[in-house]
Amino acid sequence: MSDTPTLPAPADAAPIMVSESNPLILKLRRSGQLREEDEPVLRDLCTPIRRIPADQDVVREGDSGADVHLVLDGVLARYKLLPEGRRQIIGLLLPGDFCDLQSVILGEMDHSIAALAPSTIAEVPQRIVDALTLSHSRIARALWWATLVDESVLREWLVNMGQRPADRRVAHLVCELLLRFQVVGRAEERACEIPLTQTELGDILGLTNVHINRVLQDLRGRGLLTVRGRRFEVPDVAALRAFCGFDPAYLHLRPARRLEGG
Amino acid sequence: MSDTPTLPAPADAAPIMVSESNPLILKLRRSGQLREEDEPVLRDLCTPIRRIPADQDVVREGDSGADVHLVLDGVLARYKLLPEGRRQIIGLLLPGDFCDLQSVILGEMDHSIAALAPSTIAEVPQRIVDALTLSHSRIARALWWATLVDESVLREWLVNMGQRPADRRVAHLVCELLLRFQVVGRAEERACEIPLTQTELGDILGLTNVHINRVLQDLRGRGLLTVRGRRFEVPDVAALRAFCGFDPAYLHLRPARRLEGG
DNA sequence: CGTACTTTTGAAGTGCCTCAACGGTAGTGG
DNA sequence: CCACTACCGTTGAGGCACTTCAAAAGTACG
Repeated sequence: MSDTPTLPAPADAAPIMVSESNPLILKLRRSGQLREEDEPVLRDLCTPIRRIPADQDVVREGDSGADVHLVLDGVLARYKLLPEGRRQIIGLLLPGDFCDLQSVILGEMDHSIAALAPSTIAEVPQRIVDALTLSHSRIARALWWATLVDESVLREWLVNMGQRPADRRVAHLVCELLLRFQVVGRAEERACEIPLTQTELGDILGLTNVHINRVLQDLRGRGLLTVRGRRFEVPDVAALRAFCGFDPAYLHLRPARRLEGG
Repeated sequence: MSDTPTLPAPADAAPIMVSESNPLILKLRRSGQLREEDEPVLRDLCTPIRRIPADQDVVREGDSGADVHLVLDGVLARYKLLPEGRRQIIGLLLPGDFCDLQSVILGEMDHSIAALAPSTIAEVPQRIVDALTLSHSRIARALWWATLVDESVLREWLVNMGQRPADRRVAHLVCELLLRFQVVGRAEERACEIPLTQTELGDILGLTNVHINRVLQDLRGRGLLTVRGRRFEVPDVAALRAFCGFDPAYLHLRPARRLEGG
């Protein structure tokens, strides 16, 4: 449908029919705010690249850095530590997610961010983002959309923790992650890699690793979910969603502007 | 209760030494983004006024209204209902808080908002907010600050639910509300009105009303908190904060620009 | 002065935790 | 190639924080 010949092709020629792999573009397409001509600008944002080993902090509580961090691959987590040593993960950052857009306004970070798996991020100077949002109003709105969706996800996590028992809580998280990975082309129809230990799943859901383990076995027993290593397979997505009451509305995904070959 | 008849006072000269009572202005002063000349503009926002009885919805899931709602007095709550009838409150809206700034971008609301106590709100047309943020960049940044603080509060609530036992959970919420009410001039140094039933406190914290009741008695027994009706008194704020590990950093309050007589 | 809501109390049940140990697996170095 | 190490997953037994259910007592209101 869109035949604009002005595709960017910055260095590598990107053949027109090849499916997009840039997670930021794939994600922001689902905001319903972008046009095709905005995409090259976003692509240029994703550099320079930095690799982060697992378990390393990218941002620490108290930091007020000059760069904004954008996830390109892997998984990172926002977290807070309590004096007793307990940890709560308060957000998962997947490819296409910004880590610390908010520090532009809020100044000091009030939590830390660590890589849970080996990851790749782009470090974008704050002034670049500033300038971009001033010169490209559609991109500005797309980024605003992204932060509002983050907030919406946080609210759903609160519902998850406050009201759902452990088995539905785990199921709901898996439903969300499967969908979020699919949006950025990191998952299949009924399966994906979720590179988290059971302890980390517990830190997300307010449960112990022991209980996570038992719940996963229980879900397998019901035929709702199978886990082997880091690979999560969902035999029947509709069934898993029904089981935990997952409604994707809170992710505010609009249809992608155009379809591409898988 | 305390019905200041002079709430709007749009064009009236505000005497310099008189203490401010407009909650939006009081709150945004703490963002560190505003100058004094921005305040009259904000004051004009707080009209027309609508009164909401307790337990009435202001915004419903699925709505995509043309107005933005701003709390002037009372308390409202964001909430989601689960099919089993359980309710999770996912945010408290105090005087000075906006209810649905996000619907400008996200379209449909993914949750509902109800008044928990008789409340007063202003209904601001979206285009007014739009125009305001374009013409007044400092106000735009102050509003952005407010939404980022909302998100930060949500993260802290998640920590509260996931990691703290019931007694510290209740204590932490009280610490937060006492401070937030103080910011908008609705609380004393060591006491405030929190117009919530114990069932509503439970819906915030993921606990039953029965257990909330027992926890409140326990906190009273330790001399940390006394509750009579809706009045919460904290004999020793530092002690209560230490008990639950409350650190106000997540509210990102900067010192008010100027001090005023109480 | 009844009606409806909220708070309070009791008794019994359970979902999840704690503690502890064992098994699996991958990476490392001799 | 195999032992060593470290981390992760798995299993069991026992305990407790919180829930559920039920009913009584307090409080606000027309």
